[in-house]
Amino acid sequence: MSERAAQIVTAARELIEDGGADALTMRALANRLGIRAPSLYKHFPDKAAVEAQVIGVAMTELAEALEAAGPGLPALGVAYRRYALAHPHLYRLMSSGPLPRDLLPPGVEERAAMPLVRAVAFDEAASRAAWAFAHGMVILELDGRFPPGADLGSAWEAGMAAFSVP
Amino acid sequence: MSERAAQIVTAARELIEDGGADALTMRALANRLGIRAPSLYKHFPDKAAVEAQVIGVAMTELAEALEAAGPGLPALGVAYRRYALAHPHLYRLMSSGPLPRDLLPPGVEERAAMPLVRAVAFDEAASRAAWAFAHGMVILELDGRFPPGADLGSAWEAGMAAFSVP
DNA sequence: CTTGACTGGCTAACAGTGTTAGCCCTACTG
DNA sequence: CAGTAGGGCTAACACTGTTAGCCAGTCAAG
Repeated sequence: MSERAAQIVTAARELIEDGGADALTMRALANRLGIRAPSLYKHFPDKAAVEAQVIGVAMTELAEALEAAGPGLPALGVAYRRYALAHPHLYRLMSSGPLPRDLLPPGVEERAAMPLVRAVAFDEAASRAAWAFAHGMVILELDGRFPPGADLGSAWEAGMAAFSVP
Repeated sequence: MSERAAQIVTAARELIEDGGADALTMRALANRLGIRAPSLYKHFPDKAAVEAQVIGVAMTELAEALEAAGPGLPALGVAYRRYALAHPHLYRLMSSGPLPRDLLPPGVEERAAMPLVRAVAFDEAASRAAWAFAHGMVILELDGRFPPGADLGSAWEAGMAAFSVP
């Protein structure tokens, strides 16, 4: 990826982080770089390709955060939630809708999943269930679907306890 | 709500059900009713208001489906998943992003939640954890985030078993 | 040294989006 | 009979992603 392309991805990430996915428009993106929108197409075929790069970055970061977490399911849950809350728009972007797998860094999906898979001793069903729980908790929290003031810490504990017992 | 307004909501629902949320445009909606887009604004203040009505209908239907399910957490999970898979675009619409609570039929949110709350004996933390699990499983399945051919039945069982043990 | 290709910018434009302003006909009501 | 409200319409605006086509600079080959 060229120098300029990397700058574009960085700018796109910034736009998304402080304005949500809707704030990423080709004109706004170009503006941030001091150029015009059509020039972006010299570096990326379309907007989806730019978004895919941002998703790739976000997934890599999430993977790193999970790898850095202590062992054990609860620690993993905390790290997962922490990343999502620190980068809500980024998390939503990378976790919602179909994933452009062919445009992502190869293996990043598996890499992000590995810490959890190991934490449940390679039990596929358990790892998928735990992932669904964590994603559900996070996305419902980000979207404000829980009642205001709900004790989400307790809900996390309840889930972690449920999945930790063998 | 007037006769015409009800027709608009029905048409909007149909557009979403067979084309996704993106297929609901004011022009397409008007077209389906044989009128022009600006005329819709005689009945609804904006597109969000129409969507909110569709969400209200969907949430009511989901609540009914859950109330009709047999008692017990697993039956509830099956009913939840079945509704989501039968109406994927509708489910995504009602479960993603901020909820326009002030435009929804009053109490519909609580009504949809009640069967689950009762199934876990009014344990708030448990009900939220179970909800997060179910939503996570469904939305990840709808979005194709699980590996192709993954055994989701096992993952559901693993989750249901985890949450059923007291 | 010139010529050609490539890179990366630009303007103008198009189709599609939600939405507003303003007009007009019809029906019902005082 | 007058007037008002309901509900349609066209024209238009600002915004979106995207394409076509032009042009300046750089750099290597003949």
